[in-house]
Amino acid sequence: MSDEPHFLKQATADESETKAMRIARKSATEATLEPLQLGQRVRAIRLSQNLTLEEASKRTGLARSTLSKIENEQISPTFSAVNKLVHGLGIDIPQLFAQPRTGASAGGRRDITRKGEGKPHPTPTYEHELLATQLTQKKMVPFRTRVHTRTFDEFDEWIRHEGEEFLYVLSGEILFYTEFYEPVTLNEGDSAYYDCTMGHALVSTSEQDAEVLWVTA
Amino acid sequence: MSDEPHFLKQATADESETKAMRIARKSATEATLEPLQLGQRVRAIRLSQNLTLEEASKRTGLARSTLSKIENEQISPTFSAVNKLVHGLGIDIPQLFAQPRTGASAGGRRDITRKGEGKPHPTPTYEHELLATQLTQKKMVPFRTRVHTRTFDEFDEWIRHEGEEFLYVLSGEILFYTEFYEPVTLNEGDSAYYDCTMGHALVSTSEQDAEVLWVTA
DNA sequence: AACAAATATTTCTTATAGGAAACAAGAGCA
DNA sequence: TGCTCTTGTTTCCTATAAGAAATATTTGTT
Repeated sequence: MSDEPHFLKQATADESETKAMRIARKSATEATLEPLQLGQRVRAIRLSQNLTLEEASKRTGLARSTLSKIENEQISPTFSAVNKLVHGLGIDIPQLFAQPRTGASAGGRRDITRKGEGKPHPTPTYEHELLATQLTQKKMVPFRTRVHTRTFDEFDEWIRHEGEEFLYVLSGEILFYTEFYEPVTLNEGDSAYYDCTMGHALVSTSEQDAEVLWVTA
Repeated sequence: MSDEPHFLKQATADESETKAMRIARKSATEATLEPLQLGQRVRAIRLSQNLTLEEASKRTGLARSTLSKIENEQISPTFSAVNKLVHGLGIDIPQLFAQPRTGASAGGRRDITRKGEGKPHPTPTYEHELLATQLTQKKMVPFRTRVHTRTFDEFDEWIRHEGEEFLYVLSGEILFYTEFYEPVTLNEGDSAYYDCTMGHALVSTSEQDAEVLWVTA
């Protein structure tokens, strides 16, 4: 993992950011990751369940007016509000943060992802490359992951979430830790299927980072 | 800021077992109070990347003070703030919203399939090797397939069934035919996600049989 | 210890989210 | 037509998140 460039630190005169810079930075970041129309998605989900704002309000514990404003993208809900939404209505989590992109027509959907052209999503422990991100509303979420963890200590807690997961080792050797089993070594071509509610974690035991294919449902 | 004095860089299975158990116990007890400790997680991630609040601030575009408050759970960040966090630092999405389910309720199923040890299922066109066959009642059905079809003529009709399918090319080159699209060439590392109700078929265009990984849901 | 530099927290202000209620638009129905 | 019920939007006010700057804390060095 690359460190923060040090040359940033020795700037003394440049330390103070001009207002112009700040504004530029602000609009830059917001431009790149703001097109996240949460509202549209919430409305679509609510309507698909034939719920009125009032009913959705009851389920989520959010005021009718608040829901309306969220759906019309007049406000950016707080984390706790999003949580209520997610749990109140059943919202597909991974999709929430994925870029929507204009999906194909309803009938025969198809999405091709070329090697290395998925959507990168690095984390401290894994380096994910999300596949088939053009399609939303999928049953499965596929991604290719580079495991650069080398010791189990690098995890501060189990990874644990809803659903089931299929794992296939593309290259390298990994140690597959699970909460209720002995850790097991997996080599290229080996695979595993498991309950995600059970804590799990991967560690690369090979020279290079191991690469795995993961599919969650 | 030097690295943590981890004297043993390679964790043996035994040492990790200890840690694994500790974590298991910890998360089990914490499950009682579950106000979704986003802050703790953010802090853990930031520190694991050896970032200061200032550096994290630069990456995320959030004020230093805001980050501090989020980490100390003094505020509930807005959705857009969470987004900046998620993208700025790499945060594992499903983790964020997943209820910290206690391990107790978790049906911890797991099934390992070694390379080549799946259940063979040959057909005239494909040679499937079903994976994770020990487990029943799965949401997904994963299998590794050797494609020895060489021309599209060998299919007398479209393959078509319920559900969605994810396809990943392990080796060789294939031509991916679908009912509503032009056929497309896929090479090793490419992948596709599609509606199975749409007719589909694979043909190997490489010297040897191509190999693909398939997951159906 | 004393100091300086780096890092984190708190305070204060402004911007904005959330909720209650008013308002608007529409759909029956007498 | 007027009335009422339902649903979604808007207004207004309060609660609270976000940012800037001040303050506190930690860390490293002599």
